[in-house]
Amino acid sequence: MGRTAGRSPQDTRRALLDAAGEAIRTRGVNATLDEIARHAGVSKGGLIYHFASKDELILELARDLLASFRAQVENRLDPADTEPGRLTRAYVRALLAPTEDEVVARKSMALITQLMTIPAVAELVDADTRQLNAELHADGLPPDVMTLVTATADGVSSAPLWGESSTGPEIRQLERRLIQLTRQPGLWQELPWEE
Amino acid sequence: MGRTAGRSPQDTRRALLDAAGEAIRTRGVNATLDEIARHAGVSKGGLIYHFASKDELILELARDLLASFRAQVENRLDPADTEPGRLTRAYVRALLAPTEDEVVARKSMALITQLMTIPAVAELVDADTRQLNAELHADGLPPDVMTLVTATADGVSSAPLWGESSTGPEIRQLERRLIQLTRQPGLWQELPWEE
DNA sequence: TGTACATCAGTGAACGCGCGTTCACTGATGTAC
DNA sequence: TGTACATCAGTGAACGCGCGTTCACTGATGTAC
Repeated sequence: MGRTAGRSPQDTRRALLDAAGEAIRTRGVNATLDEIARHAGVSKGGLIYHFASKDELILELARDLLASFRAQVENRLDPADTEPGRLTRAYVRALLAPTEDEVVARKSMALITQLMTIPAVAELVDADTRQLNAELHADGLPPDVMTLVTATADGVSSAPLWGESSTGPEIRQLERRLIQLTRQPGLWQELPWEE
Repeated sequence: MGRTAGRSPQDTRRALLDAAGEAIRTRGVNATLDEIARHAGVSKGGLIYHFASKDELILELARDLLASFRAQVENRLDPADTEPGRLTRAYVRALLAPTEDEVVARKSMALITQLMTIPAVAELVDADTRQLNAELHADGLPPDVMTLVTATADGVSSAPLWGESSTGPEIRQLERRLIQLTRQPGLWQELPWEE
């Protein structure tokens, strides 16, 4: 243990990442290292011991957020569900039926937009998105239905960025319907579309 | 006219806003005044003559972007269309069928996320969003269909934030179908939804 | 078991520089007489 | 028509300070003997 007994360095590191997320979410990327460090109960020097520079802190934060979002989706995978579209359903559930933690996670996706001004973060997000998208395309659904469903989920979950609520009964109904479409893609495809 | 003949102060102001957008889009809010000014062909002092501070520049930029997005939607209003859902259709068209200019405009919505760390900008965006949303709700469509259609449009248009393309034939097909749903909301509402 | 030493996990003062802001000054155009 | 003056639209040097980074130092724990 270091000078401040009572928590492990791992805990300090975590506290620093959390504080960084909180600070950047409200103050933007201009949030100062001093502010972040003090919120984590550590000095600026202590922060720099864990993360060599501000850019590195931010990069680690981005990694952390992407991993936690991925984890949220995977937690929503139904083990009993082996039908086509199971990942898409998990994706919809994660984005439309957030728990307490997931509300934070969603705000964090907004946060990531802030972080993308650092090129290394942009690359990271890009690769991560491509990967998830490839998996969604390989999820066994007709592409048009998959695109509809995931785009809608994306749209609902991006609403809080602009200040909307995006919970409530109408969203629950939308969630149920989107999930049903993934189970019966024909419902959508066989509507009497003109041309 | 001022010292540099050949363009009006209005033109200089516009050039400064454009340069600010371009710079912030790539470099983030840390883009320097000097950089912005030089890109607009003016000195840092010249910038400050038009915008008293960096915050004011950013606030004006936000105002400009919101107004131009609003204009894009209104340009898509079909004068011959007096049916319910006409604003929703314009919204879908603006978000899914971007022209050259609208691609820029959409990137600019990403940009606005950056700007929202300034409280005055956050208020502005919030008010603007609320207003547009109220108009969409008053557009004469059943709420569930309106929500589906606009959320999907939002989702598609937020994709480029994460590095996806979001053009191509499947998006055109989605656009046609969303618009058709606004014309025949019953298609969606009367699907055999469970419960 | 006690002692010496290394290492880990920090502290906090000092540095330096990038960048927003201020300010004195300027050249072109407009206006009064 | 010429002259004086005001104003507009800037320039560019200087300032100052916030903030990221460096650095010397420190106190607790682990390890060798």
